[in-house]
Amino acid sequence: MASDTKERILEAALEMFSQNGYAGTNIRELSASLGLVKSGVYKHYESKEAIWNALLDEMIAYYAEHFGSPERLPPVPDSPEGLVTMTMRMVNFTVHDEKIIMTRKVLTLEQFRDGRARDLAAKHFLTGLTEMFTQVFAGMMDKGLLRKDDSAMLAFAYIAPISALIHLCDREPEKTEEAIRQAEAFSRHFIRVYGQEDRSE
Amino acid sequence: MASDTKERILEAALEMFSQNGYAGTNIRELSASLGLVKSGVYKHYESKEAIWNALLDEMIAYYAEHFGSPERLPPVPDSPEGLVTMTMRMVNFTVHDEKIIMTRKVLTLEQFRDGRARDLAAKHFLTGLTEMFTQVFAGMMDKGLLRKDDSAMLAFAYIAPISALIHLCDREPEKTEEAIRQAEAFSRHFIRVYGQEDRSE
DNA sequence: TATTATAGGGAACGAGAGGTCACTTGTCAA
DNA sequence: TTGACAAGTGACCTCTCGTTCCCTATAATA
Repeated sequence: MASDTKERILEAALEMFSQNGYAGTNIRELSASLGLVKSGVYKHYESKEAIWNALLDEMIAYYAEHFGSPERLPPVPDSPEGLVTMTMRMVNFTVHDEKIIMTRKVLTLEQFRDGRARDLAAKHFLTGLTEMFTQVFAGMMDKGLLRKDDSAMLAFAYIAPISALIHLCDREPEKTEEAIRQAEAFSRHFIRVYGQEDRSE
Repeated sequence: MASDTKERILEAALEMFSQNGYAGTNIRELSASLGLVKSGVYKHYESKEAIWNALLDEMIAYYAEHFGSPERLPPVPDSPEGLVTMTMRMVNFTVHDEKIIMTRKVLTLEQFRDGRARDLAAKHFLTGLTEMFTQVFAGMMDKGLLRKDDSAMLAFAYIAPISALIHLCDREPEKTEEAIRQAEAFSRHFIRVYGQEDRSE
């Protein structure tokens, strides 16, 4: 019946753009990877740039759907260990999911060329997670799990290192496991530094 | 007299590669920006790839010369405020020096394609500064300026946020001043958290 | 059954890419 | 003065790019 080729073109485009960048990708290879001849692609998109725009639209929509709205906030952990668990679930997912890896790579490669890629990169790499964890940490302070402090600053101090490790995994995938361990070690270090010490046991 | 054209070609290449990437740069434009015709470039480099390799060689040499050797370590600050000063001098330099900005951008754009770019990116973006500050923080702990702790972990927790702000400046230059203020705020926050509290005044 | 829209194949086009080559010019050493 | 060489020019080559056009096969529709 009707084709899902239009979708498959976007998948292939994500794969190739994330490896070679927009300029380094050519339609012939892209179509070939789908078992098509290149003119076939033009039945679904009118140009290479149209493919790029459609891909960006999809990435923007995906981001908005999954991280965009305030009601998407993760639950505030009930214990310091809960923060570690939540963080590691996030990290493990984000450094192993191929599609998300490729999305980050594309944004990395095109952030200086395309304004929309730049904006999305900014959110993806830093501001989005920082805003999210600002709320999380504020909640943890209310619960007495963290020392009262500037929750935005704490979120920044927490997310930037995690984000750096994620980028490290994208760049050097063979170090992924080590980076994950380091993320966990950092998370525990963070709790040790910022956690409330007055828990009597 | 004799030409510095070979040098100027590398400068122009850095500029164009950092904007449009290797694949997105063409020799005609590159030569034109030097007032040459493209065949003139081939008197100095045998191919586009040769230009790229020479540029990478230069970046690697520059990095090795300025940050590579242990004796290049910055002096250990004498006070918490000294850490802020030293950090802000570094940050101000690195986000305003055009050549360094372009170097970071090139490494960002080519890190997934070229192994040497990948390695240099890893050092530039995280491991180099982290190793440097591991030493600095160890020194500060010896002087009693910081709580005794894992100096490598502290360096990572300090450098990753700073590095994130530097990348933010590359991506969104209009936010440079704001990022600098945030870097300073973070540096002071860091000292407040990790500094020795037993200074009586 | 006849028709028509859709997905794809294949050849071809123009533009622009990287690269070559014969030629000119200026400079310096012998 | 002459010869050699480095630096730059402009025409040209080949290849590949994005894109277009026309053809076919298929499957749904009237």
